[in-house]
Amino acid sequence: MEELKNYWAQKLLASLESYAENTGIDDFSVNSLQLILETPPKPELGDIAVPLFFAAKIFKKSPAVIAGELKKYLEKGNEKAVISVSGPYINIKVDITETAARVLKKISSEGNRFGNTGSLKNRKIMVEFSCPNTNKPLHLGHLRNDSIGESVSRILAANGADVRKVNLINDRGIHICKSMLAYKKFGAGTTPESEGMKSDHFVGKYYVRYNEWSKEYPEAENEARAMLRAWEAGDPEVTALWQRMNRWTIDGIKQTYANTGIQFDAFYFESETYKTGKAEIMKGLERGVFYQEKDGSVWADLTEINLDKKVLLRSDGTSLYLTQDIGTAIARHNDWPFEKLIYVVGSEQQYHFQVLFYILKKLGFEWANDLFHLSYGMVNLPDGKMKSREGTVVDGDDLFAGLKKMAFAEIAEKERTEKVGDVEKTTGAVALAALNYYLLQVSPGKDMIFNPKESISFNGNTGPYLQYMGARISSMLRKFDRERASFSDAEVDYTMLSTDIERELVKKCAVYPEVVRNAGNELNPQFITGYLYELSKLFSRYYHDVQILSDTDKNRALTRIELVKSILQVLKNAYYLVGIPFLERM
RNA sequence: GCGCCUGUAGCUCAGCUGGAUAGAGCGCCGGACUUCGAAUCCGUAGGUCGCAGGUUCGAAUCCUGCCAGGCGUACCA
Repeated sequence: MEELKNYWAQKLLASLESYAENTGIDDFSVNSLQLILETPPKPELGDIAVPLFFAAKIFKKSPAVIAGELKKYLEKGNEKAVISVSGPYINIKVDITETAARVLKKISSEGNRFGNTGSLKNRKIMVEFSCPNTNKPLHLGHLRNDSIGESVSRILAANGADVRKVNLINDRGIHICKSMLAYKKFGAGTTPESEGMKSDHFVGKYYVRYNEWSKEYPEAENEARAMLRAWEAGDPEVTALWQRMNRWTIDGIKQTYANTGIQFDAFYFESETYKTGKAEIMKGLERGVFYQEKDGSVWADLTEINLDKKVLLRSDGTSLYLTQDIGTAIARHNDWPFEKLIYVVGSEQQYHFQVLFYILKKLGFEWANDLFHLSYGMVNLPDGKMKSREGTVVDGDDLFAGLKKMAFAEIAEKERTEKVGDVEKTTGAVALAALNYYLLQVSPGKDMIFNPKESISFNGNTGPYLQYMGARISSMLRKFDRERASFSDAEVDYTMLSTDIERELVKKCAVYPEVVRNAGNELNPQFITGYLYELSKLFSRYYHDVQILSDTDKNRALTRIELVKSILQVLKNAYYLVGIPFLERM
């Protein structure tokens, strides 16, 4: 589609030049910025639209007049295309046969690589996402984070980037000590096994317990702080407890990742990187980048960029979130010198990242300019806000299980449990499609409301609906295979793809690589979800209105099957980028 | 108070670097199964694009002010 536009841009420039010559304009010059080729608002108008407002000044005529006169020039040598004028626009309807042949052949030969671009070829991009705390299981907010992180990574890779997905396990700090302390006080030696609980949920129980307890017992905070000091000092008993409980949480969280199709290339642990951070801050202090208060705390003065003063080390010498993030960034760049590092982190931490990036710059790391905070908004349920303090957080595992249950109910109601094969696997795949699509349908920056019931619905703009299109095509292709013998004499003939809807479908397929590239440039999976819906919608209308296999014209049927196969390929490629599992049957 | 973000149909969301009558889904109402899976498709109704100015041939889109909401402004993460 893009080549097509470039091709016509050249034609237009040539036409404009001869038009200028014949109308006596000497100082004619048009650059490619002025000449913008668009897509008409309605397909009947054509495939390419050329607004001619810019030409009004050059030719001193109204755009509509120019359009009318320019038409003749453009038609010369381009007889296959239909050029029409509509007010200030010239619309071009291209010869679709040629495009269809080219695009469908390309899709068939490139297969699952179709849509990949080289726009970020070999760029080393690190993506940090998920970053759970080891004191509780993942909640709905993490699920959005994971969806975005995984999807953005796949999109970047599809654009040729060398992507490294990293997870920073937040396994140290005062909040970790809180669940440890509660377990020590109230755990009575129980384990996830003994209680029959998923291990991360088991730990989370004690984090909640701490918060209840600390309300009645004001000393709790001090005890937690003392535990943090003991931990940083390497106290053996505290360390042992810490290791035990971290294992529980991490094991449980990894199970959730496995269920939701999230994977990483490397794990970092704050318990390891915070020391680097501390050391760098001490170095910075010596060099006078930071300053120390009388109580021993170390600070960065950011008033020069209109930010506040920030603490980097507490008066008792223990480190903070910022401290370890400094260490983590440095450790990462040493391990794998990235050209860009994308932090997928909630928008509530914008200020934190502004500070972090600035401090790294002050410390003299030039790559600090390559850091980017991809921030996303909060997720709430229809019935209200998620607040961890009020215990209204939506647990990720529970939510996912609920989606699976709804998917199963739907399959059972349609009496398809037999036809589907592995029911457990299918319900999981449908649940995942529902979850990822719903989460990625909204641009990352915005807050959103997650409606589980709506997400799993099989009709409307949902993941399962898209999945259904893939399954329907698969079903059709199975039937085609069964009837293959009757097509033995048939030949593919692209001139057969002549209806308006086929034209639309061909163009939609053709534009896919551009969509992938835009999604990569904008770091926005929403481009892909939006595209998927448009393609699916077009296709569902097509197969509903057109009987393909029973066509008496076998050549036409065979050609249409080629188109349908291509659509399935594009769907699959796009599914992958937004975490929708492909199902042959559902 | 200050900083960042958001405000588009009853609800949930699109609308790319300003361009042709502002689009989907859900919900509402009304149609379409002897057909490749009706888990679908088609149609009707519904919008002062938060408000007011400004820039422009042209603004939902850019600028300014105001209003409303969210988030941040911790020796929490």
